[in-house]
Amino acid sequence: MDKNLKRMATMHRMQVTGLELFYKNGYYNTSIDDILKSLSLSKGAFYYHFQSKEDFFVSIVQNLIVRKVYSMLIEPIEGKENPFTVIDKCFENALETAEHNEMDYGFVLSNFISEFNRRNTVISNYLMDIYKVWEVNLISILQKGKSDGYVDRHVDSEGVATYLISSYMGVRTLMVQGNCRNLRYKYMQQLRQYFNSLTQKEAVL
Amino acid sequence: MDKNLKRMATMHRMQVTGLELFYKNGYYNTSIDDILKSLSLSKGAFYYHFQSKEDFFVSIVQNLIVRKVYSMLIEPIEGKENPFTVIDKCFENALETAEHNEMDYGFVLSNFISEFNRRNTVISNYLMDIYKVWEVNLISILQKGKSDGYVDRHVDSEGVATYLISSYMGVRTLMVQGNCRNLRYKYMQQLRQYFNSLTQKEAVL
DNA sequence: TTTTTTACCGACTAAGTGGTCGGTAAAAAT
DNA sequence: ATTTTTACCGACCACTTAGTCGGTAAAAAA
Repeated sequence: MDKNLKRMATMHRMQVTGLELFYKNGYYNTSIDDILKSLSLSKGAFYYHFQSKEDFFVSIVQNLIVRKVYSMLIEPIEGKENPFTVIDKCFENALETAEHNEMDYGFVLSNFISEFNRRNTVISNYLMDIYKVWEVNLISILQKGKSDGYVDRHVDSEGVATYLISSYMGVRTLMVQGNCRNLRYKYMQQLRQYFNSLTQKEAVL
Repeated sequence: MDKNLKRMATMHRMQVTGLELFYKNGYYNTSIDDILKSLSLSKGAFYYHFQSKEDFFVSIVQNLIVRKVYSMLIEPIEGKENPFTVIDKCFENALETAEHNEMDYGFVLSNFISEFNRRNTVISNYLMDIYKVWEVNLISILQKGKSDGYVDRHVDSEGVATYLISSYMGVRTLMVQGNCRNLRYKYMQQLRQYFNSLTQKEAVL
């Protein structure tokens, strides 16, 4: 498992640079040669490690993109606290990171979902798997929030999850065109407004 | 203006088929030859009418995409009624149309915005112009809704517009992967929940 | 020490890519 | 009746694409 250390290192370098360029220029608008050039590697090296461009991209999804989404959007929302507070913090943080990133080209997951939609079902499925994990996590934290008395009992957790993911994807798409700070501010304000309407109200005295 | 009728007709045919294929496969993944083949036209015809692939796409944006977004999302929300009712109907209708469209590849505008983001600023700007018109219209209908007593006076119309556009773009991206009916239902439910929290409340007795 | 495997090179191929250009038949202008 | 313009054809060009393959130096195994 560790004896092929060099192998792993090279593959990883290729994946990192590959994701960078695919993210920046899009999958169909990035050639293998582009990636190889910026790594000073040859075609031989690429096809020694990967079967095809598609196979390569799948490995990127499973190794890098999964982890990105996990660390940015899934892990931060685990816990027993108020789901709305946690999600609020998580989104705020994610949007702030994007805002301060000079090289922001949108939300990785939604960019690729949209690029591969119905054009490459194999890749689409891998991407949708990540989306589903995110969704499931949001739903379960909202459900827990109900039993903990944070979330109103009448709330449809699945619906809220869908709405959250949709709005997040959308605002990330818009943010790339600049005016990020303002967009983030407006988005977060409305998110709070929305959360407020889902909050378990104190019993009326 | 009408003497070049044939010219207009051919250009229009090209634009329609072009949009069809660009929408289906993406701009970078669709060649001019693909379009020409499906029209049984030649390279000569294409470059007689258009200067370049980019010029061609810009003409599609200005002629077809603008109108699509207008008729689907902008015109339907004009009027003096309750903004929330009007937007609700408009979104419901748009999502239903998408749902019943076998060849749905997502929201045209957001697909292309995301494909050209930072990759082609000329085209991006034309697309963002459409977005801005949509935004302005949403804001103004919300403002009118305030004076008409439908929308709570404390509501930030710009924020609401951003939030609406974001969520709509996002849910359209998700819908392409199937389960549209369920997604639409959940989305509309939450949209109503959100709207409800923005509605001018009757004075407490 | 010899053999085999690993990790990589880079020339090559076949199929595109956007774009050019000389030609041409029919229609319109003269 | 002659000339010019319109709308289109399709061969061609330089270049890029994903993918193949014979070779090879260094490391590991025998």
